[in-house]
Amino acid sequence: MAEASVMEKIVSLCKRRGFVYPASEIYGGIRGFWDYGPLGVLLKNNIRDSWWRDMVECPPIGPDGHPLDMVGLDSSIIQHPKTWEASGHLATFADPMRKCSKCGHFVRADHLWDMLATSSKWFDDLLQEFTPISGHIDTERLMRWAKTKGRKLAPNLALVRNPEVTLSWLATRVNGQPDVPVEMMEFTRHIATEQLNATGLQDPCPLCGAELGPSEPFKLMMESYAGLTQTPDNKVYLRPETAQGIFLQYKNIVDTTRVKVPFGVAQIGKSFRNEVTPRNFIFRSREFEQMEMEWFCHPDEARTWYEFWKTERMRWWKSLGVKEENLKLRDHAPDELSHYSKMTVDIEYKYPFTAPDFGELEGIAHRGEFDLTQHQKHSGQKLDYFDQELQLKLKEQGASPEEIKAKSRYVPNVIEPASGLTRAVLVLLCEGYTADPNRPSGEYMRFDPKMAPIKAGIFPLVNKDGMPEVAEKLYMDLRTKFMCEYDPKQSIGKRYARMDEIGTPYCITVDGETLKDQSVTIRERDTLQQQRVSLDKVDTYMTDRILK
RNA sequence: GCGGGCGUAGCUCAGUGGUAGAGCGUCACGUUGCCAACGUGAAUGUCGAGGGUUCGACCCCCUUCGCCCGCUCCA
Repeated sequence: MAEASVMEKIVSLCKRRGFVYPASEIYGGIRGFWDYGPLGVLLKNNIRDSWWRDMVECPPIGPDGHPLDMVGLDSSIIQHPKTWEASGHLATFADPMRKCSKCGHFVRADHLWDMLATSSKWFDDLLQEFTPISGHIDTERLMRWAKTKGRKLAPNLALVRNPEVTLSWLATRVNGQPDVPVEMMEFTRHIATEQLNATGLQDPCPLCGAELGPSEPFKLMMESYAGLTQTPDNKVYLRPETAQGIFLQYKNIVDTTRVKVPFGVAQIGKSFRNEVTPRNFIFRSREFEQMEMEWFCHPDEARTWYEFWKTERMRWWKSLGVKEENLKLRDHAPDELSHYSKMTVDIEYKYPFTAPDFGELEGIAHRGEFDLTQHQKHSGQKLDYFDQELQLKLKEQGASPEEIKAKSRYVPNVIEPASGLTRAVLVLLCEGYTADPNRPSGEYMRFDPKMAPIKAGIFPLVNKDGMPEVAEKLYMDLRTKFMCEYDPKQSIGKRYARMDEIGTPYCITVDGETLKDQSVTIRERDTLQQQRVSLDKVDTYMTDRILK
């Protein structure tokens, strides 16, 4: 409960100070969409720029002591529809779902029996009355269950609504084949069926027991049309991930730049998903921004690179000022893996709304050769890689020409660290939010100085006696290097408090002494300490702390 | 999608079937010499939206949208 209210305070502060607003608010808002306000966009851009810098402009140092080979890309949001056929998104992002005829609950058609077995309260309870191993049916017990517990747990189950009918069918079934024990699935279908019609036996809703409707595709990709007519052949999809754009341009990048395997292609951009339940502020929204990098490497080295990126990405998050105890690596269980992945690890963060549990922040997936192979198949284009270095090496080792030919041409494997930029904004907001009853604002944002939207507030102590002139001059100098704000109005305490609330790490104040000795005070947000710094050292002071 | 809670000023929230309120914030002027000081003044809402009942609805009823929580879902 305390956690929930922390989240409420964060949401409220975000609105009040201009970090995040509900999208289309004057029309009542639109579910799953958010706008980033004046401070929010600064924060988001700082994270984005930091990622880009650390991935593309100044990539990590590899195991060989040299910087990794990395290039950037900005691909289109809309790609050829076949992209999503090849990637598997069209199939898996259109899960067959079945809707309950009574409570409206959606169940994935292929998960129904798992759901019944693992998370249906009424089904679990009913199991006490029927043992699938023996297949024995005790009509009286079932009748009693239907009239007591069943009424509460599964009010819409046929067995509960009309026990006589379903039990008599079951009896017929047993009499008809007395030697064969009734199987669980068959038993379940019988008790879920009130009226036998053309569709035959029914499947029950795991929640209320009513029969489920037919299986229909549930579209998780947003659709649009490219062209003047909205005909099926003009249908296009808004990308559900940025990654595919990279695979589509892989060949061009290999052909036109001088990258050699292993290398990476990084991209930042918007993605769209028809999330079933957008919730938890900007954690799960229908339009969001991703920072994805595809690392192309030799299949034999994929595992090593997977481990490398795991470590590297954790290090990066910590460099943004995220505390280690709030971060966690979690390996996906085999049955949880996406259709494309051989192994995946999530970097999770302890959000206020998941605490004490953690929620996803970034996924690092070993995609194997899945994507390139798929696009190779669907496009008919060769997407393999000819490794000249390996060829030379094999030649030196005295390999046969056949072996050299076979081994030096291969489809690279891919390691993908994919993180949510908008989720990163949320993490920094949560991480920075600090309640402090001892300061006037009552709360402040403890952003890492590098990430803070505003780096410094520049104030004249009072708005007269030559102070504003000096302060404004300082502002004009500093603004070319750092995002600064000049504010001559109102009491100094109020200005400090405002800066605390938006997480500005430094406040520089011009006072009476400045006019005598050319020094200012710099107030540090977290410690509230002030120190006098000579005017000509302010730039260095800031540079040391922000561009370190 | 289901169940529960909520929706009134930028924020937090009172409120009554009879022409809208507080605190904080914001703005202006004055004052002010280091942590939302003080004084004076000001702006702001079709009470989420649409419909209905009523002489009259922020209040009652219906519908809808959005937010939060639980279940479910989550490449």
